[in-house]
Amino acid sequence: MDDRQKSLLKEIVECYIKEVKPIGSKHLCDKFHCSSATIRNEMAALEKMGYLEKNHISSGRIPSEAGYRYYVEHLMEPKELNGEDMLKLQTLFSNKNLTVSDAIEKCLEIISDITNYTSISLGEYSDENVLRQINIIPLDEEKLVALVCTDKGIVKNKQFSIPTDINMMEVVKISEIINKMLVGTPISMVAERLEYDVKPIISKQVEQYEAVYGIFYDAFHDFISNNENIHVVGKSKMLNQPEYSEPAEIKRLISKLEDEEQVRKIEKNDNRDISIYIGSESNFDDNVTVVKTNYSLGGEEGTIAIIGPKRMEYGRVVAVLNILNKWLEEKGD
Amino acid sequence: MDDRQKSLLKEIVECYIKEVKPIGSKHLCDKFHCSSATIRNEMAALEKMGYLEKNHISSGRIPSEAGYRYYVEHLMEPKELNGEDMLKLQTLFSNKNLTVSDAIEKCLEIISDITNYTSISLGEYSDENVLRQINIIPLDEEKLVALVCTDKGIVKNKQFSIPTDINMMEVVKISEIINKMLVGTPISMVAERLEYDVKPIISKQVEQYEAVYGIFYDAFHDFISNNENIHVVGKSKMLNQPEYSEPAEIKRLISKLEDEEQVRKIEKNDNRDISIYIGSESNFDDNVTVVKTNYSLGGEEGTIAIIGPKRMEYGRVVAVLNILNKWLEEKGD
DNA sequence: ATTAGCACTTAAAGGTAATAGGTGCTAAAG
DNA sequence: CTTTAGCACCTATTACCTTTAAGTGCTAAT
Repeated sequence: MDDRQKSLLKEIVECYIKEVKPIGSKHLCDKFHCSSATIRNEMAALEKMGYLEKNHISSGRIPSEAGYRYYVEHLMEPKELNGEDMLKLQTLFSNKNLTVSDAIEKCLEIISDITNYTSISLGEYSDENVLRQINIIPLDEEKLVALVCTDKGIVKNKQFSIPTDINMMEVVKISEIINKMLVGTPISMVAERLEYDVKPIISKQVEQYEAVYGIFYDAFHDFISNNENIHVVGKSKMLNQPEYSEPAEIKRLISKLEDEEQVRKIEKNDNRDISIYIGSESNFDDNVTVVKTNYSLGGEEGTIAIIGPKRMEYGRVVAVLNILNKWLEEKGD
Repeated sequence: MDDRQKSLLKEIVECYIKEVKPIGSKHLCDKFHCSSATIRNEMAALEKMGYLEKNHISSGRIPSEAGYRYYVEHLMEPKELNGEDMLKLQTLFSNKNLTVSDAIEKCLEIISDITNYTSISLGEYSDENVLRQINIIPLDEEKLVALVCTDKGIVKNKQFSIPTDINMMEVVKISEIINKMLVGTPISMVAERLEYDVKPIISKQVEQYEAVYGIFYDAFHDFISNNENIHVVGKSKMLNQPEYSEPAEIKRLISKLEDEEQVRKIEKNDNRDISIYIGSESNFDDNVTVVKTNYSLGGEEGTIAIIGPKRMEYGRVVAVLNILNKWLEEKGD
């Protein structure tokens, strides 16, 4: 591909992103100081290379998936956020009082707001969380609360009723054993060690150890079960995009966005770069692009993804995520 | 309105609910053993009374809001759920291990599933929750967890960092004061009593009482801030309804369902009956009907609402909510 | 290598007519 | 007095046709 073809492709992609209609050769004459016939020749070449497509034999060109891909990899220029968007982000960042999950949720809202696309988060407790302590707080003769804390500051509580024939002190005793044995264990390993290391010991010291064991197993439940925190924000934002003008298309997309099973197909990133998945690459829907980046915040880590049409404003979205990324890194793990 | 008119209205409403197209006079001849002209006369009468409407001068009739209202109040017959739907509900009810919020969420899913409408819950901690105890659990020199429990079994925890110049024991001392003074106070009153009864006392006993006071205030935050638990399930279900065949309509509805501000306009019921709000009565959208009933479950109370088109299958929806209601009552407050 | 010119293609827009499904009203029948 | 047949009339929907706008590919000349 020669230079003129590159800049032609760039122009076509950017023009299509703005106008959302197939681009004809005449539109580009001025910019390239040549006749429409010349442009047509070049366009035909780009089409043969697979970067452009036509809807029908006599229509203008639209970028193909490969075209978008070439664009984001080689042609796209970094973009600055405008003042207004910047301000919104900064307002978020300056609020120190948010909990982790609130901060992420707020992020999604702002991203969705300034991009007009849908944003989602796929979160999970970080593997770096290790058990710090477990506390048993009695409420009355029959009820107690188990409090589980990790070193990264995640705290969960769970309430239990215990059978009257089990002495509350037995429960407390076991909590002490667990505290001695398991503190420092990564959360993801707790279930296993509870079963193989702790259970044999308490089975000797406590009579109805099965019931009591169950309590502790349940107490860790929130951490053990693959606690995927999925949020989808701004589903209706996508309806502002002109590609969603047909009821069937709208229904298809909204149903997908509502279906957690489907959303989970957007898998987590494995690094903290910004990655772009166009159309069929997205693993979610052939008509959308998914842009992802990872975060790690207060003991929780995951991926933030933006879902937009394939003719997404790539520059802008990447700019937003860059700023977000920088902020998250400062705020630190 | 004479008997024939009543049964005519009933027939028209039910037929329209099924067919979703304006009902013409010919369709009803057979059923009423008379000519279309007779039906037309009666229809004209019903229209004059305000129970029927026409889209244009020569179209069939559709029920007006008043028509639907008359129908649900006087004409509708109770309906039995079919076996399949019943089974789904029973499967839910038999699962004892669900937490309150999970149970409600699951309810919404099932309702939405069997009705093909959208369902929402507006929940709140019951006023009957009174403070049972507050515990302070130290994590290390700087961090602690405050655990707040109510008699109805709601437990919340919140983590804090405390300034190094404040002694952890001071915090524990204050928690003891609060436990002595406020146990038994309705959750909704805690903020007030904290301010007017507790603050004056601790201000004498603790030096930096403002900071410590803040910790306790925050600990109660989840209860104090009007903690409205709003869930909307099955937004896309509404798109299966034939009235949503135009992009603009779809967009309008989906945006509304996504907007918590809007959803909150569907206010809570004030009793446990099933109430029906048709069109403009719904306070949400002129094109929908909202059916509501209250629940009270495990210290949380609120309203479950079903949002469907005005030509909702009223009998079926009421049947579902009736069963749900009975179950919730058994399960008790 | 570029360009003017031309035949050709298609989607979208506009116009007209036909059709289907309905009404209201009048006058006759029951 | 109620019911009904009959008819003129109304409107949305559909189908069909034509025109227009936008664009292409190809050829031959520059």
